[in-house]
Amino acid sequence: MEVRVRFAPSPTGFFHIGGARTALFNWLYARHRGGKFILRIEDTDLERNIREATDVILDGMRWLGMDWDEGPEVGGDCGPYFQSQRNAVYDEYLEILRRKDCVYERDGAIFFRVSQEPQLIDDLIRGPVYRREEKDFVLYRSNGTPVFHFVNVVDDIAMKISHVIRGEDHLSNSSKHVELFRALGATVPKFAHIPLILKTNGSGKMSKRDKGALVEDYRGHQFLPEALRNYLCLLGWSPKDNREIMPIEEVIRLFDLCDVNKNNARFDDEKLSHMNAIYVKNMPLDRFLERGKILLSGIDADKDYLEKVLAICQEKLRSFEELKHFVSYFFAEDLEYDAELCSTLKRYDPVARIGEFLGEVESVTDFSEANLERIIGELGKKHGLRARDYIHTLRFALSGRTVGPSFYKMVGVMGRERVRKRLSRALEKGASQW
RNA sequence: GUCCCGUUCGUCUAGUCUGGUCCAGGACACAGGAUUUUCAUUCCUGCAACAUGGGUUCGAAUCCCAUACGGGACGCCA
Repeated sequence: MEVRVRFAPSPTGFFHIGGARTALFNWLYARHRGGKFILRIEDTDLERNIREATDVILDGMRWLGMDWDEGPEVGGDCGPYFQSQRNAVYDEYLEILRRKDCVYERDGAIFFRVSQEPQLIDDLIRGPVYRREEKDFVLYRSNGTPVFHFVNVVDDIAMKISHVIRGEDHLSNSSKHVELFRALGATVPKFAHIPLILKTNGSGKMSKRDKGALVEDYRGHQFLPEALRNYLCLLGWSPKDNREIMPIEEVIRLFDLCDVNKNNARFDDEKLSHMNAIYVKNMPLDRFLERGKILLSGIDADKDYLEKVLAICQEKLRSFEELKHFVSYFFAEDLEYDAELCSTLKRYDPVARIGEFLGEVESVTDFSEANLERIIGELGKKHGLRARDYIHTLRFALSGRTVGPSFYKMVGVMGRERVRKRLSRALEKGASQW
């Protein structure tokens, strides 16, 4: 049997992280099984501008690297893929129910007659689940438009969906759907109800209002899409061998629905940030530079210098959102020295340290990492101090910061002239405080 | 309220199907420590869990039941 799965979002104007995870599990399963991943826009009963709202989702999908085989923009044999354009299909299926006398009209709406028999929901994650639908429910509103339960099932039939992979919040709805599949004489697909994503703090599932609930926010905060995707893979699924950072190809190879957890997972943004940091650190240099340069495009600097700065910062950077601040002092000569930090550095006797190093800078031309290390080492030996006594002070004088990339790399990249100027000015500026 | 699903460290999880190798493993976070190169990196160490009560069994995190707790669904929303 050909595997055909679908992600069927409603274009609400945002892309919820839970929806993204549902899409991801569908996509992973399709890719794992060599099946088809279909994107269907459930835009019934929506007045807003569908175009823009759909774009938010399509952009988010592309950003996370999830491609679809059928759907908006790519087409397919089962189109159209917008429910708002499929009324003819729904009417056709409604006719089937009419002929079988499964529906009736009341208050202008069309209701479906439930059997009130327990329905089997054959769930690949939870096992067999039985649930009985007690009340007839609406298929068409009195204004003539079809509702979710009906169009969802009809489209799954028409699009030959083999596996319905969706959030557990739909498990209870499934008894309605199974009744409809049966009444329409269709094969009931396999179900896989995946656990919900709970909010980081507090109770309940994550909702659009919660911080970190929207895919576009992660994009805005400069997260790497492959990091978010990797984290999402691990929310409810794991390779079971303690691996966490995994190339997506490997996840595709291993992913299967029977390995998906049953219990809900709480979203942990600290773990996500940690994974993002690892992805940033492990990025190939050319990609790191490319992305870094885009983020620093407002800075007027020599290209070669900019690239060198970026290159030495990669190992310490945790997220691209911090990048601009992390490197700003490399490109600004007017450093501000925080008074409080100045006073905590007093113990190193900054004026003396800076003076000693400046003396060396005047006479040295080799600014290689190794030579700088040698110089600091010798200064230390000569004055009975340790390298750190110099490094703390000098970093502060050169950058106005207490943290940054490797000290020797930083000095090397700044170069002799810049270092000399900055140290001289640091002596003037800090003189009163030191 | 009714129905459905779930319950291993604070969090994500491995182990549960096929009971013994689990006084429960990994990761994040947290706390200590290390590096004659500093820091937000890296490395090491530590802290920390089988919801509770019954049962089955020589033996249960693993099987069964009950309770508690958590989540979800009960819309002419999707």
